[in-house]
Amino acid sequence: MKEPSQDRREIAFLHSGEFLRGDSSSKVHQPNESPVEDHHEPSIKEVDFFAAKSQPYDLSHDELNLVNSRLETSSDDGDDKTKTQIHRLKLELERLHEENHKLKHLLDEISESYNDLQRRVLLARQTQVEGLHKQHESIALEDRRAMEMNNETPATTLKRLSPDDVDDRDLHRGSPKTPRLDQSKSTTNHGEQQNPHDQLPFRKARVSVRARSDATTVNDGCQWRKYGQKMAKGNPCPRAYYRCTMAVGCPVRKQVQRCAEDTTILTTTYEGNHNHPLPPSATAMAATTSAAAAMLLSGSTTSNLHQTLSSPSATSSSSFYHNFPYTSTIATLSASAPFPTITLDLTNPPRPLQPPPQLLSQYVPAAFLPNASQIRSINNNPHLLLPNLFGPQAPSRDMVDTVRAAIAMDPNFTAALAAAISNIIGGGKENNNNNDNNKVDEKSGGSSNGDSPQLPQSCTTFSTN
DNA sequence: CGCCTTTGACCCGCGC
DNA sequence: GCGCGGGTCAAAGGCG
Repeated sequence: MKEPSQDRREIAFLHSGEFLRGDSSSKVHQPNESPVEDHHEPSIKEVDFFAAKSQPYDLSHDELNLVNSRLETSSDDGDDKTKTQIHRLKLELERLHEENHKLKHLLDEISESYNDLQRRVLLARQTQVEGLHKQHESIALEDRRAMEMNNETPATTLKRLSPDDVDDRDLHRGSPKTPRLDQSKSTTNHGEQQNPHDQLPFRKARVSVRARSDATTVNDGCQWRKYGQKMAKGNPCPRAYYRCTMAVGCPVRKQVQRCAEDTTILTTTYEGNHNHPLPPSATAMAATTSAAAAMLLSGSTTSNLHQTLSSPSATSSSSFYHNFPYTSTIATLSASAPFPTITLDLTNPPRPLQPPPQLLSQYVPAAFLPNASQIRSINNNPHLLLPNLFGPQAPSRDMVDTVRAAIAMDPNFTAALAAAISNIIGGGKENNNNNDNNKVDEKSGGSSNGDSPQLPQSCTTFSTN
């Protein structure tokens, strides 16, 4: 009877080798325990499909060890029964393994669908609000005129609500320079391939990333081609213009400029949305900029930002400053013309409650997410405050990417931040008035704005610096 | 040779 | 209408 015993041990070994976690604190085998009662139902019900890989199989591993020990000590006793139990366990584990795999796959799909749907909702809201805004301005006059001229339902009413029309209108109004490029791009296949819903908001919104760097530009994983350089007013450092060259016709551009007050700070402003696959090293930044842009526009749609932008005083910026007890700020907002801009400031020094680096590397999303009380604090105060998790030195790329990815990927954070921004802007109208003395003179390039010295471009900030 | 940077010219919107 | 400033174009040259 030695051969069957060895076979069983091999089976048990294979299972334990596949699922073993190596936890020395595994349950101590009780000789008096009934193996039948000990295995089945608990091991199935207790499986955590979303825990660490090896975790769901702990109990099974113990069970198999128990079976293995029993085989070694009493291979002659209940041989068939034990064999049947092993077989059942094996089948059950296989079934659980498959189910676990399917559930994980399903979860990934749901997450992707959720993110995509959320983005589409944000875009739809943006389009709707802008369409209605324009519609209210001119629908009565144009409709009456059209009815008089053609005696038919004016197509302009419907056309005005289409995303493309909104896009063109906004481009001509808000971005004087973009149309030329967009027109040229729209004639290319790439422009046609790109979903207008994807393009729409990201042309308008900009995402700035401020980081300390000695390099001429920040390596964000994409390939860029410099197509221009200008001396911006109010800043002795030239502003460089880059275009994404990873795909022909990619509309993404970025501006790189050093801060006038601190030349070690590099401000990179991204505009547009990639229309091509990105390498892994570039996905974090791209996702961040896209999410931040969507986030920013989401806030504008449900708040007075749109009104602010279209108002005669929209060219003036206002600032909100507030000292949060334990955080410095990495996110600032600009509601100034021509583009709403969100700035991720990665340059501020850390605060004492900053989590340890090893915590950041693994648990940044949780640590970075504002909890309910923090969100409440944000909503109750017209300031967007995010903990600065970076040190005074240039943060490591991994850390930055991790945090950026966390910001971009986590729908809860995006939604929470969007809601906070919306509340801030919506409820901060009076604060705009109260902070008129903080308005930045765009003609002066904002360099005189002592509240936001690192932002030579006019920006409305909700930050502490 | 292809890709990139440089740089002056040009375009365009905006304010006066 | 004019000037200003931001943004883009495109020719020229450098580099590997």
